[in-house]
Amino acid sequence: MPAFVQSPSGGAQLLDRAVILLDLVADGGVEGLSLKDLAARSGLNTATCHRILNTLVGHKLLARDNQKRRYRLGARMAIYGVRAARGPGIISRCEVALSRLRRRTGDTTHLMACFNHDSVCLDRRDGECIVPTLTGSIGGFVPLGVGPGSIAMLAFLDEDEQDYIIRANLGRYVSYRNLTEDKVRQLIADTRRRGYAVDVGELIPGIAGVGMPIMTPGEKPGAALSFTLLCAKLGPGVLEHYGALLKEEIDAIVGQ
Amino acid sequence: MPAFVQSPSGGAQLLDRAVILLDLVADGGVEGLSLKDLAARSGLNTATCHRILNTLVGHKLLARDNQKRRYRLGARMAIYGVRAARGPGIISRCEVALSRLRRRTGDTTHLMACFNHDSVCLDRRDGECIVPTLTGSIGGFVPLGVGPGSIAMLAFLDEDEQDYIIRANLGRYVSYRNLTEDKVRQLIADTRRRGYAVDVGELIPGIAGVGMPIMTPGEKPGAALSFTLLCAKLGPGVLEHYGALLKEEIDAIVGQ
DNA sequence: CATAGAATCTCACATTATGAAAAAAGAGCT
DNA sequence: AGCTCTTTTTTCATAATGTGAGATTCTATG
Repeated sequence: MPAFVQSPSGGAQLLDRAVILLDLVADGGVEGLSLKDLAARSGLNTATCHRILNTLVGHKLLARDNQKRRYRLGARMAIYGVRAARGPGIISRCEVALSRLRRRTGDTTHLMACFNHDSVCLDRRDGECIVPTLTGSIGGFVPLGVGPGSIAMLAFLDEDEQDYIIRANLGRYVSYRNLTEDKVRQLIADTRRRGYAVDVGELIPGIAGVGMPIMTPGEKPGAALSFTLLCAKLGPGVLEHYGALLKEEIDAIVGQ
Repeated sequence: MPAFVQSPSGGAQLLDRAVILLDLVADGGVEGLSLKDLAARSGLNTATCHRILNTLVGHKLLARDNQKRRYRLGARMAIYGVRAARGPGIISRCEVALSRLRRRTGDTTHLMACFNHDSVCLDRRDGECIVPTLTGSIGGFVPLGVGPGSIAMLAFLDEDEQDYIIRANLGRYVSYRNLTEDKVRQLIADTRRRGYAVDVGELIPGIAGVGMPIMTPGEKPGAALSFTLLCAKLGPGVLEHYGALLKEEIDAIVGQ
């Protein structure tokens, strides 16, 4: 596992390991993961894994399906989640921006966050037209590299981290229209030059998107704002206008 | 700290401690908590506390306001939260029930969960009339013992745990209308007898509520469903009808 | 009802976490 | 600015905590 994925922290090995497991379970989808899966993927000894998982279940950070003996996220996570969403975190800070962007354009807006190899939808405002999105509703996700919000974040990571993620996601790109490794790298280059990511009907015919990362100085991008709209709405200068709107809101958010 | 609050788990002291800290921060509100606060409240040594907090911040389970040096829930929690809400957890399992109850009555419905000494709103469907609620929207909370959903959960905890929570919350009850320790105990007794909790205009004039716990056999109640409605809608048999509706949905949820 | 595969438990061992104490960084006050 | 008090951060010797190989128990499946 490369250095940037998991930074070992001084004197808390057990916690580091617990977080690895939490991440794996969070990524594990609805079906959940078995002890064996988790031990294999984390690289931890089965016994150690078991002990940590049991503890996490005890605290309801994880839950276990006793029938199938699989682990999934627990009730306490749901509670922490709603609490985190209320506090001064990223979701609250972007609430107004999301709503205002939607109001000023009439289009669907998303707040996406980086999570492992994925881009997760943290919040969303639906536009006047129902547009199909890859992400779906809150909690939905796509591989990093798929879609404008997702590309926007990927583009501003360190190059070695980018490479690592792209390579990890290669197998998943094939299930999207027109997406190859080269294409992703091209999109990243375009995005870095332009400052925002654009997709005009490439992933979903007739659907366009514009995305820009939320960059706190000195940190790698953790989140992005994006628009999804009908290609039919596009005319000269429209993409630039959307880019400018995003920039305005993100500057305000970062400035706080 | 009494046994039922934190069950020490075999061979993972550090994790237990981390969860204590996470809980404290989650409870700490929007302003966040300082190292000193956390060390005092958790009873942990300052250095130990510091080390654990740093690690949690490193993993973005917590975030730190560098200006004010205070800790609050981090971005990763928000992500875990939306993931947990999507999986087969309590929120998903109650989604349909919440919507159906709202549809069948036209009233506001809540999904509440037990968290430390509080009852937290995990999900909500707004009714036809806008009614004021103590809980507010998702993520909002009230002390356990305040409001029908909250009483419903409190009523079915073990007696010693009930006592402990009531005593811990005593100071907070005074800020609610007509609420005293005796009143809470009376409501608990009524709720146990009846199977569901009722409030008719006592906490907020003109606003009534009905709540019932979601009881998985062999476990203490972790969540409750509740209605909030205008007292004006009440007539003979209405409360019983609402109780029956709740029972029907909860039986279905538990039966899954 | 065997059998393999997975989960759980045990325990000797040493790595990891602990916390007292010292150092550093802020916050107030005059 | 200078001084004092408070809070945060770092250090390091010590031992308690977590580790993981292996034994045991459980469970699904042919």
